[in-house]
Amino acid sequence: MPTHFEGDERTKLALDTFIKFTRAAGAFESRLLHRGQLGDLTLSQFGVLETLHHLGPLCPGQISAKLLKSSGNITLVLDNLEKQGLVQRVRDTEDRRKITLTLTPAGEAVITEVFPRQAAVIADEMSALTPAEQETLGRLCKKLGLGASESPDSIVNQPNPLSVS
Amino acid sequence: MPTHFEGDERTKLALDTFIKFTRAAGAFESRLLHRGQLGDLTLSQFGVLETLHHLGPLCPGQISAKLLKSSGNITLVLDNLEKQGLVQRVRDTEDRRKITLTLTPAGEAVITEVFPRQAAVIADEMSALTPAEQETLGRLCKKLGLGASESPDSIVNQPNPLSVS
DNA sequence: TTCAAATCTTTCGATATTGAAATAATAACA
DNA sequence: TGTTATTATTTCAATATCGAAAGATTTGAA
Repeated sequence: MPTHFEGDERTKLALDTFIKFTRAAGAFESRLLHRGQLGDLTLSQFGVLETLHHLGPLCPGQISAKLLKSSGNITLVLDNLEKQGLVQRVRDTEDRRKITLTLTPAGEAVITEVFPRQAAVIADEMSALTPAEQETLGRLCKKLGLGASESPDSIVNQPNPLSVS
Repeated sequence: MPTHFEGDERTKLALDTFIKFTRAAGAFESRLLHRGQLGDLTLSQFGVLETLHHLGPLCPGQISAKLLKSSGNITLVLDNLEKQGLVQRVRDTEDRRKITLTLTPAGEAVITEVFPRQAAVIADEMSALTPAEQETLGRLCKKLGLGASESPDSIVNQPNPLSVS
């Protein structure tokens, strides 16, 4: 949408950029989902398996922090992965509040199979940009996303600046 | 996540960029939600109201296409907006398959109140980037998102290129 | 005209997602 | 030690989201 907004130039540019940004993110994710390299996995499930695959056993809170999702959400995704026999929950004997998630052999097999394919799809989609452009995009995204490295659980309502003059 | 991936350089850069991109999008949306300018509206509901506000009465299919969401999803969001008395469904007399959505006076009032505030929040968040950077981000996002301007309903499973060498 | 194909919306089942409340266990401290 | 605060996970209710199938209606072609 070309915004259809009549306001000051700064706001107009921000809205225009925001829309392109949001749409590109949605479209990218959608195409990732429709290129059939995920097998029976959802994108969330892939994210969790990938995290455990590359970082080793973690507890739900850590996964939540890595993926920037709420703890409640992670619980559900883990439930579904456990139903499929891809991960295993083990109660920590030191601190019995904690639970450690491990990939089962089946889970390890799935992610070992799926990850390289998905990486290839991502690389292919990303190849719409030159390497230099990718670096730029990454840098701008990082700058834009700064300060937001907490999972939803921990986000508190900020005092309302709205100092946009 | 710094990816923890050991592959060829091109794939590594793509994954790294992808992660920054995805995270920034999620973080941005999350902060938009937590700056309290939306009242009782969800982001989806805001999107629908904003679309009707700026484009005038539309039918569900058009809203679906504008927002790149599935028709089933739009039906639900409209249901919730209708429950709140913010939009109204009217069956089209010409083509009785269609339904036209209109903002009620209450809906018009809400979006007129909320939109400028939300626009200010977006401008404020976006001000992490200079105008020039915003233009660049917009251009790169557009390039990255090209060809994906269809709503989920209409996306067909592409024959699997995976021609990533 | 009539029937098959196409179009538009809704319904349905499954998964995702949040935020708040509930549970359980540990840590801190008077 | 006993009570309170903190931390970790799960549960719950509400909304979002998809994709496929169902329903209703119109179009197009024989």
